[in-house]
Amino acid sequence: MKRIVEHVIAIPGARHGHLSDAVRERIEQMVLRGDIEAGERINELRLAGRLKVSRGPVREALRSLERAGLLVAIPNRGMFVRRLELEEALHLYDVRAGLARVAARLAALRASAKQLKRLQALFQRMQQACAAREVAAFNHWNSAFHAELMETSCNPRLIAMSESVRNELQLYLGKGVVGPAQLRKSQAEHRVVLAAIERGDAEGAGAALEAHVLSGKQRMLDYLGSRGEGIRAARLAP
Amino acid sequence: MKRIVEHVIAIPGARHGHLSDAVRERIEQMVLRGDIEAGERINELRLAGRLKVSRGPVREALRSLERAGLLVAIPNRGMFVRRLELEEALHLYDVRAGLARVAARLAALRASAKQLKRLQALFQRMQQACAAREVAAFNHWNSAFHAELMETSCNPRLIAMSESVRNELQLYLGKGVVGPAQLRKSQAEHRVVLAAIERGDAEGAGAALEAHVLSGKQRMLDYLGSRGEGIRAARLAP
DNA sequence: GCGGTTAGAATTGTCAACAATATGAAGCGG
DNA sequence: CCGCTTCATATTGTTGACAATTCTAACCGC
Repeated sequence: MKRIVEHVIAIPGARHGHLSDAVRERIEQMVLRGDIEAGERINELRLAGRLKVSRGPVREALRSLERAGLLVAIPNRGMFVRRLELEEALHLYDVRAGLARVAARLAALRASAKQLKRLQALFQRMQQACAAREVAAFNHWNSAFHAELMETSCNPRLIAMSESVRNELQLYLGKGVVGPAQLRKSQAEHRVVLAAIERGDAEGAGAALEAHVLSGKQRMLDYLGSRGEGIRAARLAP
Repeated sequence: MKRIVEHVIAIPGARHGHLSDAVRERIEQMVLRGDIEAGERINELRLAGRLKVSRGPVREALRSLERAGLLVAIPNRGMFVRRLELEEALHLYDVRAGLARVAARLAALRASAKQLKRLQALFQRMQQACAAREVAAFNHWNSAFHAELMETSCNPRLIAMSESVRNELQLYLGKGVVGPAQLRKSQAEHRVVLAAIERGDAEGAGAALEAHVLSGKQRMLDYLGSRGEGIRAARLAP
């Protein structure tokens, strides 16, 4: 199946920084939004034409995204949107869980009064969405909560890596696999995390957030199991 | 101070895969081996000349290394070898510790008999080096031990990220800061890790290896403190 | 002598053309 | 009808050249 018309979305002429950075951001968006589906090959010339730039910056951008794990390069064949196998997604969940533990631990140690208040406010938003069974709203505030928590860790490298892993995982499943049923459970886990942060319990917060991520991993497995997929690889889950 | 003669180390003509990959590996080596010192600017044209390639592949390689955190790009000024501040090194140690915990936990769960034997053998090598006060040998087997442990985790993404963080940290201090004095302490921590893995104690192994990394972080701080540097940022250590 | 200004050189950013390789279809023999 | 070969096409890999920007240093007025 092929689109007949290729939309041209040129990159603004006047800008700051590298052209390849703007290109990278565009392609990253396309990949994460699912405009280009997993496994699909990326045509340099066509992409360059759509963005109204040359192939040089495009190749640099693709190389960067390859290192980020969003694309894979096959010599003389080109760049492909990475197709994440279940096995790899599980591996990434484990990494994510480890990073989350560190983040929560640091957040509990370093949270300022203002940051704590923001976390509590976001928790309340989730609470409301949870009560109203509004999955979309819950996901939105959930993302904000996790982002704020990361910010609270005051560790830029940790934030960047978590974001990177999160992006890669998004390759596997377009959006979160949280059905209305698991909202309460997820929110209960958030409560434990927040409570630990509030009382400055670093280890508790770390363990709680790590458990929350691993719970999400299990949710994904259950979801796939209910669809009959990926049962083979389930043994990889600790 | 400038080198008068620039050694030409051309890249072999016949090879598999991308030319830019070979270039990237070369530059990565140069940076990690300290051939190009931190903060130094990288001249694309000269580098391309030394490697007997054009600037295109060089730029792609540099872009990849930028994403890996080894270089920083300043628009219209070029690429610089990243100068790691103490603060950032401490952040990276925290990330590394979190990844190490996950790795050890998984290793304890998944270690095969053969892998366990290899870990024990490497531990014995370290033991010998420790008794003989041979720092260089200890560092060598120490690296091998940690690498084998990572391998045992059976999580490729975790291994790659740990390696990446390790490389970045190497930017800060050329080699490990382990003096003969701390060999015994480090080895004692190894013993705890190995013992936990041997008895399949996942949480114990995770906690032990994390503690080991954080102990290394503290070692670095002590080392710097004894040289009068970086006392200002010491408050960042949890 | 010193600060600001301004050409010139050096370097990065971008592009378009050329070479090498893979893809796919047509033709051929079995 | 199926598999193999061959050739045309499309796409990636690489290069050198040109444009834009920054750095250097000589120059000028004070």
